Amino acid sequence: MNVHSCKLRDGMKRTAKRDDIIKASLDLIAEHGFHGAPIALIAEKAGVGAGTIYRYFDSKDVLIAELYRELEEEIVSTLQEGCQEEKSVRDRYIFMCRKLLEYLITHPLNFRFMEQYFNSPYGISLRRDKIIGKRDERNAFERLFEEGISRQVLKDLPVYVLAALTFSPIVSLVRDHTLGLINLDGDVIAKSIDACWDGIKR
Amino acid sequence: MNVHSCKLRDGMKRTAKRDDIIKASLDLIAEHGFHGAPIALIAEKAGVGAGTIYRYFDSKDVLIAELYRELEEEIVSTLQEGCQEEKSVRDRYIFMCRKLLEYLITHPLNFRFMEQYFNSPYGISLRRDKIIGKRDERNAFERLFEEGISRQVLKDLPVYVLAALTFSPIVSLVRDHTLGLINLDGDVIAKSIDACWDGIKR
DNA sequence: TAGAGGAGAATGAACGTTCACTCCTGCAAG
DNA sequence: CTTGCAGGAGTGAACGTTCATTCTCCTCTA
Repeated sequence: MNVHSCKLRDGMKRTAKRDDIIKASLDLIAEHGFHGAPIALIAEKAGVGAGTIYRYFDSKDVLIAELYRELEEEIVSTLQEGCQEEKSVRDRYIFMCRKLLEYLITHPLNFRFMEQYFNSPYGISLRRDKIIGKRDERNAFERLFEEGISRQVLKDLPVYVLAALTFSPIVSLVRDHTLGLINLDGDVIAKSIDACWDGIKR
Repeated sequence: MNVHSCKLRDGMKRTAKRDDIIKASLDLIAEHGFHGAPIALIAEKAGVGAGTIYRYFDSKDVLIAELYRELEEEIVSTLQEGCQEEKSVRDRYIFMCRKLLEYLITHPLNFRFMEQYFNSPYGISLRRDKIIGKRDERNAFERLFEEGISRQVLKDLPVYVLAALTFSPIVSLVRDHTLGLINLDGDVIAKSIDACWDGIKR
């Protein structure tokens, strides 16, 4: 397989057509999975020719990776805003969980895509990098966990256990909600988040 | 596409060759995903011709579904044995969680396959059937949850929330463990299960 | 008219599935 | 016992389809 560099300069990255392609990919992959999103369909949905996609992305893999990066950036910035550092660990935890849940529920396409991505070969190596620590940017949650442990309000468990106790149930509930299998109302959401807190608090 | 019935009678279902094919499929899918397990490779690994597989299974989908059914059966029967009904809800919960975790960790291939399966189109519809209730066989965990709610030792939450608070963290931890990203020792396992209990207990 | 941007047909690789064939076993006739 | 035969088991080359990627030609616009 030839490694060839993209012919586009950075300055032309942000075009309407490029965004159409990204959006079409998001829709199709979120709704039908990676298999249900062949290039031909993406091109049709984006209203461009199949070849055009390769003027903007070197390969389908690159397209998907870039889509992921954009979504991750959006989520991270959403999670970071509005968190008041002076509040207690518990209040901040509840606040951030609620915000995460709210974001995922109101952006079902983004959520479904991220799920596909994490459960694919792409996601595995990403996970590996994150946990092994090649990417050493501690995110807001990890910082909160570490603070909670040192203040002795959280159980003295590895951060990845606290993360598993928090994110996995949330993601699982949101998945079933967006698939229409269950219906998460405000009451259940609040109680579920409280339950997560009960799991990790000392 | 023609719908044709399988030509084999039930009596010949259990042959060594059939088991070779099932085993080869498990190994390849667990290790490399559905994409990394084309029929040609499965055949090679099983030591049979590609066509032979179709003497035992109508299609690759049927092969995968049957593999899933066998594994599910094994897990369910493993989980059910040895649970003492006279013990407290808490003790039974801890016991079953520990057993589940132990099974998943000692059968990484089975676990990896199940993960692939659940995160594929097959798994989605299965999930749908299970939650919507077409399959109304309450499993051991769900019965325990219902008992705990009615005895007021568990939070009064929908069973699917209690399930999410239990299985999702366990599965997440086992995944990272079998991928070699983390190392679950007995101490962390015990504490993690206790934390799950803290999350669901009233 | 030159040249970039775009379209979609062409290409080749990979896959699931089929099918014409061989091999093997058991058995009945001679 | 030998021979011939029937048919199930097994094979793998070949087929048709699908897909990502490339290529060629068209269409604007400057």
